[in-house]
Amino acid sequence: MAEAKNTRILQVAEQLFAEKGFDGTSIRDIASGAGANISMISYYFGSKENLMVEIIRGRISESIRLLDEVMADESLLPVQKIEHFVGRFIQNKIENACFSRILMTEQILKRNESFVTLLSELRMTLANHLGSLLKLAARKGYVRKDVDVILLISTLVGTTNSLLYSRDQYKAYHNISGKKADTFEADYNRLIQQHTQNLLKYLLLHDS
Amino acid sequence: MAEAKNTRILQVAEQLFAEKGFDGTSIRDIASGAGANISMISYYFGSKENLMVEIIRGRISESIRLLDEVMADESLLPVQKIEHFVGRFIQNKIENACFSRILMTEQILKRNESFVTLLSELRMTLANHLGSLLKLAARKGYVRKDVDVILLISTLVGTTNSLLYSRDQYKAYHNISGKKADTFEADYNRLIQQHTQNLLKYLLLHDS
Amino acid sequence: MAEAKNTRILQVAEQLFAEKGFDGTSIRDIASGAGANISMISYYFGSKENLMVEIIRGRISESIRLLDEVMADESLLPVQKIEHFVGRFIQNKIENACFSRILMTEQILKRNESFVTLLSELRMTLANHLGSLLKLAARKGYVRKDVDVILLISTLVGTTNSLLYSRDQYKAYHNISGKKADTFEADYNRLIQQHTQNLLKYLLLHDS
Amino acid sequence: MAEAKNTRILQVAEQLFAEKGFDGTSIRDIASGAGANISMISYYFGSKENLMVEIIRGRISESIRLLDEVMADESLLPVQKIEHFVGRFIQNKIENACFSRILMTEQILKRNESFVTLLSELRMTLANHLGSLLKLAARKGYVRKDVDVILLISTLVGTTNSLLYSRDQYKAYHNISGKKADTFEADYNRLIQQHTQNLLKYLLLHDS
DNA sequence: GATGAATGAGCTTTCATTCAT
DNA sequence: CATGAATGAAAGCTCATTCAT
Repeated sequence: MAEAKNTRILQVAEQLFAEKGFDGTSIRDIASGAGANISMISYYFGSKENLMVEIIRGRISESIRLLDEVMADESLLPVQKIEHFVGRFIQNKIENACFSRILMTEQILKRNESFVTLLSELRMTLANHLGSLLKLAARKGYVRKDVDVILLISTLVGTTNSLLYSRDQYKAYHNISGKKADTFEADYNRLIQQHTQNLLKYLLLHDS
Repeated sequence: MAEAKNTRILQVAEQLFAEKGFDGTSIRDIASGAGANISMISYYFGSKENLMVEIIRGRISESIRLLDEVMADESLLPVQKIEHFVGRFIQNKIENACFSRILMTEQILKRNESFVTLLSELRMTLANHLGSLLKLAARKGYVRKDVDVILLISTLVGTTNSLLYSRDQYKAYHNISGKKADTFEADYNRLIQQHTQNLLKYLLLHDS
Repeated sequence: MAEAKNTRILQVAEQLFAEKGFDGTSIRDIASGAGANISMISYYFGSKENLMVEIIRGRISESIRLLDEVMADESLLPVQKIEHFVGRFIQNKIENACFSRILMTEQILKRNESFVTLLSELRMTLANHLGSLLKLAARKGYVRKDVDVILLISTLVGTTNSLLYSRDQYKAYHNISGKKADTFEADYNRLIQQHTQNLLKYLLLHDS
Repeated sequence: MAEAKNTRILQVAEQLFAEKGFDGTSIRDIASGAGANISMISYYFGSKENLMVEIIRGRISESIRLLDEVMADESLLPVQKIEHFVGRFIQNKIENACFSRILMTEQILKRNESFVTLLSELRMTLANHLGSLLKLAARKGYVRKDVDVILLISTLVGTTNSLLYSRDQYKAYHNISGKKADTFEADYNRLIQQHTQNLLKYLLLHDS
């Protein structure tokens, strides 16, 4: 029961932080949205800031666990594994769009040292895992030898983020309506996946 | 003199909004940073929100003017013009990194209708200009016929944004120190330009 | 305890609003006078305006209850009942002089819709109760048939209000000092009662 | 020209003070309404408070002049003169309803010593003039010997004030619409005059 | 003589947090 | 263990006034 309230607060807070930003969201908003008492947030999480840390910690460790899992999968060929690895990460971003928003703003504002630490932990895990996969694949000649991991990640993550917030513009620009509008969201998500995979292949093979 | 205070407030506010976010920045912070009285912000700009609108309006009309200028340049071949167009836009982003941060957070939070309107104005100008350039180039066979402008822009903008906030990680990952550190910032900016131009070429020619 | 603070704020606010007006009274004044924290007013009443609404609501429902009570009293003859009804209402005004001041200014300024609604509720109760008493008394020939209730009430209320603020002038004009000064306040209140009862009788019987 | 702005400010200020009260009216409101610069009020009148004093001073000296004029008229019989005196005073109140509102609130709030002094000057003039007229009429047996001037004035002034703010309730209570509504305002003002004259006669002759 | 710029004090309200129960 | 009451700090904004020009 307490566990439930606890979780509910985290969920509501994540959504509100994504929608209105950390400073734009009040503890009252969160408590009210979660059907909890105002003082419960301080009580459970210590402070508003720590609540944010908890949200970030949860999602990031989840992401890291996911990436670790993919790494452990031995059934794939090197390049397939890289594609799979990236695909799963992008998919995770798409499915947790709320958290992606939070991440984007928090990495800009660097409000809190814990945030920064957690964030660079994720970035480093990404870079190291992908780096080791690339090294392996490069050794076997499947990919270029001088792929820059940071450049690669930034391109894929940046493009995904940007596309996540261009949904409306895309819809407007391409005049999507009627039947196409019904399946648009799913189609668009597929487009993001396909586009990032294309970019990935290009960057692995052809970029100078 | 009055003009100066006015401008100083805009500058300080832009930087603080970039660093700490809109809600995280108080009018007192801005006034203090600009050496102005607290009430001057309301006096000059009506409200804190309107100050933000003014910042965004200024930078966006500046960007649009820049893009219009590039469009009017008749001395370049179609593909060169596209490269130039993108290059100048990216360069503008790099040089106004503060404003880029603001743009990123504001496009996520959609705090204010004016913000959203101004932003979509910029996005549309970008899409339309680039769209017409592409149509022209495609007709002459210089680029693929089915380049998706929104996808193209999102990739380039998203990648640039992401790289702008990966500077530190890049430096750390590649162990950049000593002599290389001295010229790092300029080198990194050049890297962003080169990388986005590579992506541009790829997307114009080879993407499926 | 909480109840007490709550009530204390209402009392202090009523007096200050009467003395200095709504806009002339700051939340700080009220809080300080009530020995409460500044933020308690918003905490308890939502806003300064709502605090005023609460004061007015309280006093007006109190007045209405009083008038209802008098109406329910079956022990009096028609004209006696009218005299009693008016007498109690005037007495209530005298005893709550602070609130009378507030009412006078608020009915002039019409600052807030809730104020106006509450006020016309009181006015209508007065008019309807007195109107039905008059109709009854007129049918039995005790009073004139064409007594105008609004005119009647305005005369009695207006005269009472005016007298309530002429106390000092009366004292000065009639050179009241010495022994007479000791009982002056009570004497003056009795004068108001007597004078309004005289006016009442005149208006019920002789006015054309 | 300057004279004109000066006067315009007084007019606008009088209306705004009547509508929204002294504290509820800002110098900006007045300046804007009068088409004047914000600093002109302090410049011309010294302060906002002094502007109010000037308004009150003007109207009150006007009233006193009017009463002096009526007193000087030798063509009327004693009781006629009293009726005329009261009639003109009430008429003046009706025609300057804005100022009446201001007077009512200011006599309650006693914001400023100058206000109070001016006000009691008017009250004393009224009381003295009317007192001497009454003494004269009483000596000749036209009116009761023991008419209380303060009581008399309070009744007439209070009733008039109260009626001035009961206009809407009167209209609603008596269902005044159609043709009657067109002339209502004038009719109502005539009603006030007639009613106060009735009260006057009663108080001069029959009150105990 | 008249005005736009500028100011500091003050306003109401909301905030995250604490604490007694 | 959980919570409603309470608080000081800080927020954005408006105020009447002053002063250099």
